[in-house]
Amino acid sequence: MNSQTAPSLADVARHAGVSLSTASRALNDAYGVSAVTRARVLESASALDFVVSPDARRLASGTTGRVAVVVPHIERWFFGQMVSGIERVLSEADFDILLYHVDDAEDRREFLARLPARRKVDAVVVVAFPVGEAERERLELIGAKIIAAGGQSASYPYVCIDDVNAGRLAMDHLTSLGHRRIAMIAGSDPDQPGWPATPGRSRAYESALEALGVSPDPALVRDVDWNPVNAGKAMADILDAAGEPPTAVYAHGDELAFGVLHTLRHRGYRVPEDISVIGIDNHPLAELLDLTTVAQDVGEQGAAAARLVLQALGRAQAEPGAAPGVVAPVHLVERASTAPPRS
Amino acid sequence: MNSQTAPSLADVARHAGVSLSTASRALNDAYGVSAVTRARVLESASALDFVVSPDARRLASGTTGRVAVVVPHIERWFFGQMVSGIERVLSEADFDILLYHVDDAEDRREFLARLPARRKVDAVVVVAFPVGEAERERLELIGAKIIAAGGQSASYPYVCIDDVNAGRLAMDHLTSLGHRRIAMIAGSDPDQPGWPATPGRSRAYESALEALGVSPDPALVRDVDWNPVNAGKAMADILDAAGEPPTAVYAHGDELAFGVLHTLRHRGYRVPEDISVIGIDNHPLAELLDLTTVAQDVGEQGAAAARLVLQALGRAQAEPGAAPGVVAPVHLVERASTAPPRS
DNA sequence: CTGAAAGCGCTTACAG
DNA sequence: CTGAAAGCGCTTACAG
Repeated sequence: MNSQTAPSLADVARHAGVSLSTASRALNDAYGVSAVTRARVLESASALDFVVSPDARRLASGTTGRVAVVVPHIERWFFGQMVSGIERVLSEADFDILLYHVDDAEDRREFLARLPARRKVDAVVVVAFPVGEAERERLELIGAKIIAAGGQSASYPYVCIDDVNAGRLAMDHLTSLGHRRIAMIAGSDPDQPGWPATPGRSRAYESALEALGVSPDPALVRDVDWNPVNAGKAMADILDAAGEPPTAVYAHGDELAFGVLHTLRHRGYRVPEDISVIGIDNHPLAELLDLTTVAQDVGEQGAAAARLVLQALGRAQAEPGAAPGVVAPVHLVERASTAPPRS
Repeated sequence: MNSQTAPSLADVARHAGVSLSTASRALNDAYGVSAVTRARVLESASALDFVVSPDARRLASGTTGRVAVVVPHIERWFFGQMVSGIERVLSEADFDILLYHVDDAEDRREFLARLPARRKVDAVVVVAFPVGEAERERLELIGAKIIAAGGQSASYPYVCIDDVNAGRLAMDHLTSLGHRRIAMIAGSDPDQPGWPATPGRSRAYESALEALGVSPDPALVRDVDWNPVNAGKAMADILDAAGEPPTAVYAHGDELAFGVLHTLRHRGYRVPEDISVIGIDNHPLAELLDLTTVAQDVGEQGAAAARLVLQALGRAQAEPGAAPGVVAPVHLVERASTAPPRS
């Protein structure tokens, strides 16, 4: 604290009266250090306020103590939650998190192309976007582990929800209330078409209808880029285009449903009396808007992904019989935006 | 690409037929390398697919190429936006960003205590929380630059909005519509009492009232931890406690206003006919809820903070006559949640 | 303009 | 259980 430069391992070793090697081993919980010696070293280290230089350690040992978290749209609720969950367990395990923001395919390609050569991280968790086979090979060549969160990608460990199942819960709720004429606002990221949630949630819509013998009406379906305002416009569109309005709307996400709610209100429809609305996510504001939804715990998914990282790095035991991936649970949260159709 | 291990500078030097020193200098655009030699080295480097090891470079040169971003509540809109803006300009400048999540005072203390010794970063940007003088000295001792975003802290470069001004814009709007009986839902983070936005935004409330000769009614004011649901409860509280309901509500943030809107609707009050509501932020959902608000561009504040980092590290010129900090602009966005009080 | 050498702060066989 | 030594992949005075 009285020097301009941070204390080094050498300072600690000197202070504790041991060699560099012993100090290093004591600090790293390695075998072959007597309890008393270790205690002495630890004491010296904390007395000197010592923390290893990550660069030196990395250089000498070949491991970085860092993991990259790669996310699109970090300003969006889903991704913030995810990062928060990842950070929580990884920082607990003393890893540093390198945050990379990549939106479109070009960003992604460039990021993945550069990362391996940089040897900056032990692992990378890619949130909600696909990694190609070629890119995967590059990453693995240099020993970086990969984990996918918010979607399943290629063949590495992943955590995600079952989108078909989530969609089915929503649709079943609607159909069991008696709805038959159901609109769908599908979320579809232009930067990653067909990925990740869209196909499953759409399929759930189609099969629910099919099971009822209802043939889907294309006038009742719109793709939206996950922007609430655009979802509102899509809803207006449907109202304008469809001869008869739907009795219910199934949105791929709560943020889309918020836009739907807005348009409905402005058009003078009452929810749920005239039209029911359901979303997916259980966004923090869903409660305030009385939105019925299928809840998922995104923060917990992030934490699970982080645990997968730890396992991949040998820092944690895989749970016995654990699958290569974890499918997070979802459940229906009934609120006041859904009701039987008016008879 | 055919070897298991990445090529090193030594490989490049050998391939180009020069010494390590020359290879290093050529790659770093240093003075004292002939054009032809440099070209040859560059060629070898690209032929071998060489990228410097950041760790080795940093160990040798003493600079990290990383900056820490320290945020509370990263899952919240404001912080996500901020991080997004910071990331955008810093990654552009080839810095890596290390993300640290600290919620309460204890977290903060520990983080700041450990960071210096770690020599992990060239700079740290602290988002929306205070750094004490002692902590600041520690950081500066080891040469880490500090920038504050989303609030002004101690004496380093900062970017924030003028909270008093933002509050005044909101209050002026209300009072100029004719409101006199105005409730306030104040945002107050229990983890950092009195910081950062609360005091200024509250002061604006008080002076606006004072200017009108209205004495503040304590029954009309509540502190809330920025949770929308709790804001709704606080609103209910006010409605229950105050004899006569307010004609308008001033919320310190849009997310608080959302909760207010919810309660008002459930209690059967129409907005704005019965009660007007105004927030601060221009949260993405404010538009959908027709909320009048005072807008700030948080992403741009993040970007500005990042530019301050670059300046502090000598990687960018300070703008001529630039102040030590930047005060981001705010402006009123009138939507349908405010109107004159019923006469 | 170029090279030999020291050193950045650690870890890790290798001996004892 | 402990220490002396080599080495991780670079950068940077210091000489030429």
